[in-house]
Amino acid sequence: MVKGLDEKSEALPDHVGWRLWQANRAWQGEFAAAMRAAGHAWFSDARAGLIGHIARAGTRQVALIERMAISKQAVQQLLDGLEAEGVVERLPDPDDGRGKLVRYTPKGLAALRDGDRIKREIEQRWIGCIGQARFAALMDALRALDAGLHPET
Amino acid sequence: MVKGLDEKSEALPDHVGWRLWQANRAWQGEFAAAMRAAGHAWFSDARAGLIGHIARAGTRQVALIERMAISKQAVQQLLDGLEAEGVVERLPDPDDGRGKLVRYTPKGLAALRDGDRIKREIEQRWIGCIGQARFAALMDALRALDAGLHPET
DNA sequence: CCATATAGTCAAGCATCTTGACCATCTCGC
DNA sequence: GCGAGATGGTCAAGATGCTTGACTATATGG
Repeated sequence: MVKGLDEKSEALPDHVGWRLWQANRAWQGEFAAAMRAAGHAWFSDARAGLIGHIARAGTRQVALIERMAISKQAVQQLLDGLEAEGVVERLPDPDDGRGKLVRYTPKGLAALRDGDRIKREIEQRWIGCIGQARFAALMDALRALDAGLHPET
Repeated sequence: MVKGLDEKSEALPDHVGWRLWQANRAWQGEFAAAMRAAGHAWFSDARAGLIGHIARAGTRQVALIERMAISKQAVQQLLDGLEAEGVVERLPDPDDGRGKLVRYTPKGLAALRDGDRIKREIEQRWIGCIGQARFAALMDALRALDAGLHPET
């Protein structure tokens, strides 16, 4: 309360929600910037979330809808975009005439490899920032939180 | 690897970025739902971020722009919305003919009070979920991360 | 007093997500 | 079998939140 805050400022917010938002934003910003720098200009935050859930062997569209917490139409529009960019392709599901399988194209697989590398690089940078122990504690707490808030399965 | 994953699934993503995204989404979802349930129907995630940075005594618009990491036009549109809802008001800055001061209306202050209460409630729920120690470790790691990634000031 | 920087506004457009309506296919009870 | 309802996917329209570009008004410094 004594330091450099001018008379019009109060303390900046400092609660879990704010910190989580900050950290999430930092991650997404670094990741997307690195992906675009690596030549994947089509990359965006929203697409990143979806891509993380497509298995190498192909994933049914409805499975993606269940895992993301957004409407099926939103997933479809994201997939439309990724298909137009040539990152994924949609094939009929041999086991279900209604379903479609979403699968990476070679271009998508290349992006996936770069993504893995970038992910590790950012993690290393963060570990360098806050130390191995704190980073482990962070992951532990976040995993526990997820398990605690979504007790299904 | 043995359990219920069918042959088309691989492991779900489990890295900091994903976990952060999940936790952030959970927080925003719970907070916004509680705020709307408390009668603040105008509440949204984007507005929440902005509101957290408006001091009780009023804050200059340009200061908000600096603290949020978005364009000044985006801030302005958010403020337009909040002003139309009667949550904040804009007054000329007595010290600078160009500037404007953003200040809460009584309606905005009421929302702020409810927000504080809801914030504490969610925190308590989360602490109940993962334990006091893990929660403290989470906050510690997130603060350290912010300090490490934005070393200014 | 003019040049430049700063604070804010207006306008147009893009990306993401939503709801509602719809069609095709599968599954289950009879 | 077969019809009813559930499920997987698509089309269309619209809201929100953000962007860039162009502009006005005020402040500041040589």
